[in-house]
Amino acid sequence: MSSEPVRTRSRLAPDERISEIMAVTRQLLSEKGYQNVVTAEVADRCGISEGTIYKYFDSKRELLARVAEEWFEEILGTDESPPPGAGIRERLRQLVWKGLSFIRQEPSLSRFVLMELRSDPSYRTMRIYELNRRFTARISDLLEEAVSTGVFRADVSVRLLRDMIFGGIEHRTWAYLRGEGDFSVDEAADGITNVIYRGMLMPGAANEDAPQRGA
Amino acid sequence: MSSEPVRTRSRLAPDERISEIMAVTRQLLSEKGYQNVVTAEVADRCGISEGTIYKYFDSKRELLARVAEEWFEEILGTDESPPPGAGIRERLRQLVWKGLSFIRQEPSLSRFVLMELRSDPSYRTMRIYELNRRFTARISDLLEEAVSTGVFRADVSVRLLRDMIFGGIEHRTWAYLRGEGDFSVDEAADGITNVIYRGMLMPGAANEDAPQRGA
Amino acid sequence: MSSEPVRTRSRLAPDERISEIMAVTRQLLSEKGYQNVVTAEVADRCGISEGTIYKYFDSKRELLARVAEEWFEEILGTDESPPPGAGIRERLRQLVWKGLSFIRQEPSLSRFVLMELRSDPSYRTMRIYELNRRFTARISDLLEEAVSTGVFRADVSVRLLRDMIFGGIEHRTWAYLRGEGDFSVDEAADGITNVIYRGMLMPGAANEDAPQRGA
Amino acid sequence: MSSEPVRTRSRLAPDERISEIMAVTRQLLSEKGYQNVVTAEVADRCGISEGTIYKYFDSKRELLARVAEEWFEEILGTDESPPPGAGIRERLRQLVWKGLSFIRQEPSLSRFVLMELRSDPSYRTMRIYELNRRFTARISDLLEEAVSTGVFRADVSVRLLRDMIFGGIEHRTWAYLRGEGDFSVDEAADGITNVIYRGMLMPGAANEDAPQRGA
DNA sequence: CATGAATGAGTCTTCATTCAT
DNA sequence: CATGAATGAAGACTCATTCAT
Repeated sequence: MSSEPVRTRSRLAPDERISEIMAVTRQLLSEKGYQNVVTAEVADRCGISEGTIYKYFDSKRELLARVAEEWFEEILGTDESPPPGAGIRERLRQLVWKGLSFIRQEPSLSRFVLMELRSDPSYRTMRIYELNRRFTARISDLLEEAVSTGVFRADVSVRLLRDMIFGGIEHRTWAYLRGEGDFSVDEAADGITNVIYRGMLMPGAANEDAPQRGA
Repeated sequence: MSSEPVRTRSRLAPDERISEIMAVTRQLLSEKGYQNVVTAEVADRCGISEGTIYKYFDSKRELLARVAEEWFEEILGTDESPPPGAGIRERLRQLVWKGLSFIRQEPSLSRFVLMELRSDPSYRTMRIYELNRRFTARISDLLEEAVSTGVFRADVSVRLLRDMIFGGIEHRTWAYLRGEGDFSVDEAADGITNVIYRGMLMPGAANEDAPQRGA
Repeated sequence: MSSEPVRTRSRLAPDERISEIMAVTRQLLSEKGYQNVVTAEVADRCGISEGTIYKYFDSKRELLARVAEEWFEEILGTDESPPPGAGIRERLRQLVWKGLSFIRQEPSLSRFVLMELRSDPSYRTMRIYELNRRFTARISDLLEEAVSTGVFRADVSVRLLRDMIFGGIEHRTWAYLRGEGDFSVDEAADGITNVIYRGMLMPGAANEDAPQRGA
Repeated sequence: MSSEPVRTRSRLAPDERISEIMAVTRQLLSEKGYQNVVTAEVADRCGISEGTIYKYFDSKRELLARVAEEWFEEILGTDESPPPGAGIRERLRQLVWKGLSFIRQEPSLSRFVLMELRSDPSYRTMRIYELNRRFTARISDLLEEAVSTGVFRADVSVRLLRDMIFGGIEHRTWAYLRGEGDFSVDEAADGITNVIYRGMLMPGAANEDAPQRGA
């Protein structure tokens, strides 16, 4: 009809296109959650056709899974090693803090992994499973170490502690994202750490000083 | 054709019909999760037509929301009052136990409320919001009482404690439902109660005896 | 825009609707072959939406399979019993004649069964398999009877004879439908019967009179 | 970026490239059948881009048609002349044997020609039409010769005989490829030849000795 | 000139919702 | 009133073909 800007078929290197698709998908996932991510919209926002997505990804599910993997890799990519010489309390706090800050950044993604991918029959063969396992394993390992060295009591299972930590992190984050209450990552990390640490500390064990940051 | 009295299709009173639809929906929700509840199947299992559902409910979402409300009402309907003379620890344990056992009974419903309804823009105007608030308020009230009476410290927000409790409950339940690990409501209730109670107990406050049930 | 005939949502009893869909599909299958039958066109020709098709059929494949079954049932529905006292030749001719006339009526359907369904992994569990088997079994049975009673030689396998008969029938029909050459069902039936009968007749066995119809 | 000589991607002469594409397509056609030949995979296996295929072929259909032509040419390329002095029976047997062995080698190709190309509106103007005609003509010619020299009766049309021969060949081959029953080219060739020859032999004509090979 | 990224018109399938009977 | 046949707007995924580089 008119002299529209010729709709120039954009042409990108595969890597860039893949990055773009994943970035857009990640954004969409954040906005709407897994079930509501629609391939047509991903294509739209990228300014490409749906077919192009399927050039690079076998299925919607695969696309979403790769987005999740990438996210996990970002998390895990940072400082794998704990601060040397730090005590249980400080190391626990660091892990909680990390979890909080990442989940806060990408709550929908975390929900996708937690609720959708985990239910997938083939979840255990997915790369994301291993990545996720590695992340949660850090906390489990720490808790087990605390128990086996006599710092923590043994009357509550590590499994349950981990659930309280991750559950607490998620609930806190989601509530915040729904606009309920204020939210300071530092404060929440301190709170969770305090409750777990004090609640599990073996009577008589040397209590590490609580930094009481942000209080 | 003729005046057959075959029409066994019971002509239920509206209230009974509504109850039946909701009961079936609840069952379906338990089996398959929100996204997979299909109106056609609800009608089928009720032995009625799809149209009839829409006589009583404006939309699928409304139906589901009312089912959730009903569920909450059941939870709240029971023993509103705490056991007389019980201490903080015991009352906390009871609430946690209750939360665990209900979520375990209706995990899909709880997930629906937690994940779907809460994101609804009009959530705050829904009856379910008020009901949910009332349930969580019981724990909040208890925690606040503990703080204000000097039993609990004041260095961790009640909000965060509540998140750890509910988050812990949920994670534990979901993990169990995915087939990960064993699950005893008693044990989990004890564990969560212990961690919160011991972790928050004001130094010097009288420690209630831990029943250590199921240990 | 104009006073179009209100596009009245047509409403049919399920049986009629199913019949209509199957009739249209059968027609389409005749015109274009299986791979080119498109659900949208079926719906179009019925004046309904695609969704309606899926109310009655689980999938395109099932629709096609049922169409094929119906066709086979028509074939098999007629005179199951051979003419009493007829000889091999006459009975053979009748079967060949029947095959020719039906395949001629529905060549695409026959092709669908022969080429598509048969390759289906679950073909052997399909009703159509049993129906098809029953039809071909009639010819096999007849041929075996001829061999075992000493009317036919035993130096050519029944399997191969059957292939020549059905193959001949099909080729003759398809060629005709492509407009190649003239085609008389009687003549073709006589021809095929003659070749098989004379070619297989045991030297010395009593030759039945050839009716030489259509010669 | 730089002057890397890596470009191993052989720069083939157009003829060689065309040959390669056709060879790969033929292979794919054999494996999957016409409808399932995908241009992307052809390109892939050739190690070239999809675009290149369209440099040499106007469309997928044209590519497939040329592949079929090539195949026919191979068949026809061999020993056009019948063995000198051979009788009708032996010459018939040779042609049948040849048809069987070629169809068995390339059943998908034969099906493609038989079922897809033949239905094409422009089939009669295609080169493949002429080639196919030439192949079938050899059998027709032989049969006509048999009839006109009084070796064969005249009461069954040559057209129908040819259909029985080719139909029998195809059915036998397909059944075998579906895994039904054993299959010996020699035996099948003998069987078909026997039936046709004995079935058509003029009473009183000199019967050629049946070699009874493979019996 | 070959490339290969991109297209877009399909193709089957699903399901909440409507409305004529 | 209740019914249930029908809808239609999506949705995921496919693939022969094109064209800017």
